[in-house]
Amino acid sequence: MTASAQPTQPRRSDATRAAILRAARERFAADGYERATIRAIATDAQIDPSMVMRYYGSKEGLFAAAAEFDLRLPDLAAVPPAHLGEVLIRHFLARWEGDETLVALLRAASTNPGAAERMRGIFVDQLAAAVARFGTDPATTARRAGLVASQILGLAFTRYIVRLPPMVDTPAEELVPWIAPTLQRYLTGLPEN
Amino acid sequence: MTASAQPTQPRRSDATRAAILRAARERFAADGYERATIRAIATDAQIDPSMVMRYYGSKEGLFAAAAEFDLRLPDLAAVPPAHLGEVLIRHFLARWEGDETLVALLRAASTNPGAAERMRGIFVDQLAAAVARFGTDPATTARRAGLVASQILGLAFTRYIVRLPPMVDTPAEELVPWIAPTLQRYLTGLPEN
DNA sequence: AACTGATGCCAACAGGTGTTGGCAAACGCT
DNA sequence: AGCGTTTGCCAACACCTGTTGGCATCAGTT
Repeated sequence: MTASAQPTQPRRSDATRAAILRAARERFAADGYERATIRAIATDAQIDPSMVMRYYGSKEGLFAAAAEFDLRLPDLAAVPPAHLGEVLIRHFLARWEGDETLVALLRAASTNPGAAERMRGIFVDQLAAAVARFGTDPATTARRAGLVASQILGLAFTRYIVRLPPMVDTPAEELVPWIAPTLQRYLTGLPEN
Repeated sequence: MTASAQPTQPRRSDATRAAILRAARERFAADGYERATIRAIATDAQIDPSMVMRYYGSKEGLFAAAAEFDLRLPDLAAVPPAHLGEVLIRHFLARWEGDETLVALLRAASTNPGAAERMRGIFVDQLAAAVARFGTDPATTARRAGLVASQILGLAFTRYIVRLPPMVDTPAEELVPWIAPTLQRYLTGLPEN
């Protein structure tokens, strides 16, 4: 299904397709799914709206293509167990500041069922798989991954979507010592009574 | 501005106004700001769409009225300092499960600037004010409140919006011992190096 | 009973939406 | 050069949106 299956020879319209995708990510990230119109995206990409339909079938199809995302989580089995939280939060912050796809996905997930589904896939499959790799009790893996997701997504939501002043003004480096222990406990700790 | 200012004598249309508000909260919570149409809300309330306009002026006005919300935070100065985290998470969970206004606000805040603004007001003013009440260093109050907001909103986002299975399936009572220590550290702890 | 204001509905407007079909130009191949 | 395919644009459709003005009906007052 994805483009990397076979080395299909490059099409002449690849530049257009890429421009559409780039504009789509920007608009979806800035405006959310419903406010981002195909016409606006096409204008940004300097092509006709009908091109978007031809190459991506529908608005849903365009979003699906634009929201393709890999967390690129490091192999947690290779990380010193005591540093898991810090490695994770650093990785996520870097991933988030460098790629607007996640913001687009986050914004859209609030109102678009497909986007929410995608988000679930990413944070259940990819994250839970990574958490499982360093050998916690399998019975608790899903919950630990969910808790980590809740803090990570909450950070992103307050920092990039709602833009709470204290979360926006604090540099990423200063957030690490606060968030890292939280993730560390979610991953390796026990609940407190 | 609010209705409780003066004992204005009850209008005959109060029932209609209330029905509109109830339907609006439901639709905004379920569909988000743009997908929730005035026509759908009016149908739910069993009145004509033009009534919504007459009583609330515009869609924005309706949302503003429907998203009025008070966190009703307890006086944190009266809480044993060691139990701050637990009291807070319990309060939020109860507040969230019992009133769909917060979910409506959360969904809408992703795409509607006015809703984001409102959310900022609630989680900066109300929460920060409560945090300030138990006498932390004023210089760190805003950041502590922001961190608490990030975990609270992340929990809500994963549980009520994205509906990550592990966060949906876990009963509220089992979440407390995981989240409480996080909030406790954000409120009274120091960052780790 | 007559009047005034509130309450409600209907019909319509103007604008924007995703989406479609057709047609011209450019390209790649034989 | 002649061919079929690809790339692109234009114009339009069908639908839905928030919003408005007018007209009937009802309640309360004089």
